[in-house]
Amino acid sequence: MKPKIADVANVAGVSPTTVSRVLNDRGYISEETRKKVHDAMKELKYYPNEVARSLYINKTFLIGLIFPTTSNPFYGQLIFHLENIASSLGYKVLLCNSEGREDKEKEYLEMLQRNQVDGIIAGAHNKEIEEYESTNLPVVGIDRNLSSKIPVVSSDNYHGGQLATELLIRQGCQKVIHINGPSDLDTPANLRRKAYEDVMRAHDLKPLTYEVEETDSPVIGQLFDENPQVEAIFASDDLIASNVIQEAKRRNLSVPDNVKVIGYDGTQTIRSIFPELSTVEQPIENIAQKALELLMKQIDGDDESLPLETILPVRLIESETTRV
Amino acid sequence: MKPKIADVANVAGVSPTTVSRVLNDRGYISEETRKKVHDAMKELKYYPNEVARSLYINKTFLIGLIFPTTSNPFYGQLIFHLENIASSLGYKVLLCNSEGREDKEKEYLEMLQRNQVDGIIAGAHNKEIEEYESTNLPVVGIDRNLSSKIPVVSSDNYHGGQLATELLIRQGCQKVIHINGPSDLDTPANLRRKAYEDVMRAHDLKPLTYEVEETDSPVIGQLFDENPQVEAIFASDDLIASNVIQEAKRRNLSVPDNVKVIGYDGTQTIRSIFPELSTVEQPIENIAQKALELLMKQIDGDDESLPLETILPVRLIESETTRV
DNA sequence: TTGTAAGCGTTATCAT
DNA sequence: ATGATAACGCTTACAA
Repeated sequence: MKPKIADVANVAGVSPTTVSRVLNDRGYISEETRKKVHDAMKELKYYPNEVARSLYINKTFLIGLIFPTTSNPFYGQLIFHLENIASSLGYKVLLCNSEGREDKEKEYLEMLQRNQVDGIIAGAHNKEIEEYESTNLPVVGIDRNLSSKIPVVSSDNYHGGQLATELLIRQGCQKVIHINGPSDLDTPANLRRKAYEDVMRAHDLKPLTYEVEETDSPVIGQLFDENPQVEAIFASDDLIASNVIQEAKRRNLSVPDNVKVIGYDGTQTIRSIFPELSTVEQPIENIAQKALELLMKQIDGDDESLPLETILPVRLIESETTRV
Repeated sequence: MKPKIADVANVAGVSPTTVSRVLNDRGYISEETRKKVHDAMKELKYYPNEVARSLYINKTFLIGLIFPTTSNPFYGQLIFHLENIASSLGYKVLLCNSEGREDKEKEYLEMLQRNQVDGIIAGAHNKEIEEYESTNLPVVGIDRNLSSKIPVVSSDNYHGGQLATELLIRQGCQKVIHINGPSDLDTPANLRRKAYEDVMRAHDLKPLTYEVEETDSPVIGQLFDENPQVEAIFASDDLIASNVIQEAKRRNLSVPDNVKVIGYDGTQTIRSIFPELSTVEQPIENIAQKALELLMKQIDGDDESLPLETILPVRLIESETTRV
């Protein structure tokens, strides 16, 4: 069996309390016994049992991460940074892929509570889930309004939408169409659409938005069918944007000569595979950083100074797909 | 404070044991008390404390996942499936991004042991780490030989290398170059290179392999500089392949007219963003499935029938970048 | 059918 | 400077 503190104590010829003291550097221990204990731990290959420790101190140093899927490069990169930063703060992460399904998200939420996580960061694509209201756990949302009291971190979606739309208009396009995800999700990402519509109207252009459920939705084909004269498309994420470009190619439309396209997110992966794609880059690492900062504040009980909304700046990346 | 079994017992007017029995459906309980207990749990919003439970039953239903980074679409997709399947088996996953760093991997390994995980699945890009030898935990490696006793799951790297190389030769290329990751890692992925070299020699062609540390390595430029007459490149992953294609474009070489390129992995993300890329698709979901199956066997103590090497079939995807 | 009590491995309080 | 003991919330013999 795995050695426990009592075993170490036996080998070292001291009491369990003393071993615990050495382990946690608490109280006074003579150099001699400290050494004896360390030797015993090494001899037995002793590792403290964090489960027992968690039970006693009533804290697990565990954080739950609920996102649709690590498969998507945006979430993959975000989760990478979240785990990284959490780890540097001494926290471990429990990964939950909700696939945007409400039932799965609720199950995960309960599982995380049973497992006594110290906090949750969630960004799943879901409608509001009332369970977030009732939990007393520290929670932070990313690009998603979870409840009226839960802080949200997001990039400046409105400004991003402005930058993208204005770029397309500046490049001489009038017939600019927007493609967005489902609008019934309560997410600040809806501001991308709002910004697009505002900018269009400010230029006396008629906004037109298509909604897709999946990145390779047939709606994209429909868009081209219904708008043969389309000059530019602002897609609300890079995967949709690249599907738009493929559909354009299939129709022998040249990008950017016939149609200009801009996406959103600017993940490492996309920038590496498809650097020709113009996009609005989200500050993914900063989002992760800020989310954890807000979570730590809640965990440490500094609940006063919590901003309910944190908005981080985005960056326009002009590349080939929007060239004149 | 959070309610515990004793609180539920008080409200229901029974003993803690009875509550535990209801919770775990063990022993005989009258319908009446069962109902009283359930009502009390609902009233108190009681969630069992899994930490306490884990301590007693000496099992956490936790699995550690050690991979370089969720940012990379291959690992992102693999981790997605691993989490998904684990979840369906009643297990939770602790995510560790090792970034291919030996020091981080060792730290994570220790952390996972302290946290009493029931098993580990690792696929980090690292040299052999002796700590894997000494641990008594169930471990499974993915595309990576962790130690002589640890089962490894991988796709058929040799066959994949053959398929890719033979395709390029079949398309009429003679001067075919291979780009691989660092060869000092002990991974079955080295077989891709071996297969390439074998196939080349079988066709009386001279194999030439370049090694890159990063997907956007300057080595790619060097390759083109040193081999202006190169006809085809077999890259050992899709990200390298797309960097090769970009470098070719920069040099005004047309793909596939001047140079043909094939990658490896065939993740959803790449297939969606860059469907023109020919590649060898790994059966990512099956790999995850198999890895968990082998891990579960170890966890359940069925250690006899454990195959040390499991090889899953790959699929050639011919697309634009290798067209004649 | 239900309850009492001990124990999982740790830490903290209070002695010594 | 070190040790005995109780407690964290749960499960499981063993009793009743």
